[in-house]
Amino acid sequence: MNSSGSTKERILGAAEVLFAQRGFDGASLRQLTTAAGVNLAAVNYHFGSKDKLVEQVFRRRLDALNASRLTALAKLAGADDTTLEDVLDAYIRPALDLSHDESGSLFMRVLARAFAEHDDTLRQFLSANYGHVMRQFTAEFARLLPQLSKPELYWRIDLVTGALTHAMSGFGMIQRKSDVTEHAHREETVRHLIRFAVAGLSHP
Amino acid sequence: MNSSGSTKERILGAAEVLFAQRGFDGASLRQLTTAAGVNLAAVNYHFGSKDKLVEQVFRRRLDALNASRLTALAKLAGADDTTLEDVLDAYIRPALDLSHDESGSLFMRVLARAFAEHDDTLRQFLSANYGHVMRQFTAEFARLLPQLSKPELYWRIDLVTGALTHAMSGFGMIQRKSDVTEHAHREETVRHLIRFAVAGLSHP
DNA sequence: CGTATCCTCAAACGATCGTTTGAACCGGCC
DNA sequence: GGCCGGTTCAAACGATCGTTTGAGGATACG
Repeated sequence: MNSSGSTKERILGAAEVLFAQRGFDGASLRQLTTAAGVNLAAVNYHFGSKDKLVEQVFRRRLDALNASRLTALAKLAGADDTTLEDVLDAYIRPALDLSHDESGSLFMRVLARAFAEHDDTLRQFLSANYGHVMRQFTAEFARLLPQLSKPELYWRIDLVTGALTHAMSGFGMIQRKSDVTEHAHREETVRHLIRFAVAGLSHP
Repeated sequence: MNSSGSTKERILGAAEVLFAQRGFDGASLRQLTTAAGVNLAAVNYHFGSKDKLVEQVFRRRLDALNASRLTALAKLAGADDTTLEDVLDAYIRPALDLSHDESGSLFMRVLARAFAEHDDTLRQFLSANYGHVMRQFTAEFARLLPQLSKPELYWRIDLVTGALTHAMSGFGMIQRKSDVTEHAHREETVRHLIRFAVAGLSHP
């Protein structure tokens, strides 16, 4: 049972873990509040409903994640010497930094699950609140890959997104060797993802 | 309401649609049996439980899908003039053929959802029953890409799998231009996927 | 006709879900 | 002290879930 922080924070933390493990429907408010060490009614008191709690779980992580992405992109966008690798690094590294701590890594699973569920309400929320991020990155990809038609570019970005989501949600078969530091392993992961994405985006 | 075929077949068809739309937990037996036009108790009578129904939904499609993949691979494996494109075609085309009819396309979403859900029972079932398929394909990839170390190869296959799963779960949503035949559209999709996968697997 | 087998049906079971309620508690302020 | 807004609590609400039950229909075979 988590017993640090305010009631709201304890709920958000427990929700992230349980949503990743059992899904949004699969995790009940009773499991969730028990794990957080708070009363059952606290969720509806502090968040209004379970759906709004789900929304807050996304907001808390995505606000920071996408702000970090845009900050990194702003340093590159439009510059003459910007490479595809730079742009992909700006997109991927914030997500991997988030995955560093355990609950952050669980959040990437929550995100992958949300993608797979094709839930319209959630997708509209994501599109409305964070769609501009993908649009800015797409614009920069278009600048760096002028030889690609728009449909062609969208196809490739879509496939790259699938690969990244898959990898970040952690069900890859690649395990970190015990003689490699966490930091080194993360750097290697970024390198793999970027090289793969570059190949997928810019192949003839 | 579906009213063709036996009770068992009507249940399996309705289950595939509803599982894809709402997930395994989200689709209730009452929705499912109503959509199939059968009595509520018919599921437990014919399948024993909801969990066993889920298993049968997977079996019905995956048995045919993976048999088709292995047949295609058997014609290529070990041959001197086999290319990466050939092997990828053997893996992808059966899935695309399955996606041809509407319910088959929905099944690919069910599959993507199962991957994202990290359900251990289901993953063990998939690994035990169809793991040998991935192993055979991996062996052939290793033969065609001798310059890659084992970890490197596994990394790339993992990322390609993510991209393909992502893409195939979205097949239902991709709109075909009205002046393109269904067959031509499918051929173009296969070509797209294969070119992307080849680039991701064989980049320097 | 009788009966045996397979199947369907409406109804109910107990469990669990998200949500609501109203009382109790608790700090700070007059 | 007395009061009050914010918070926590146990308990209950109605709804829905997967599953079970037992009666009844349908069909084939003697």
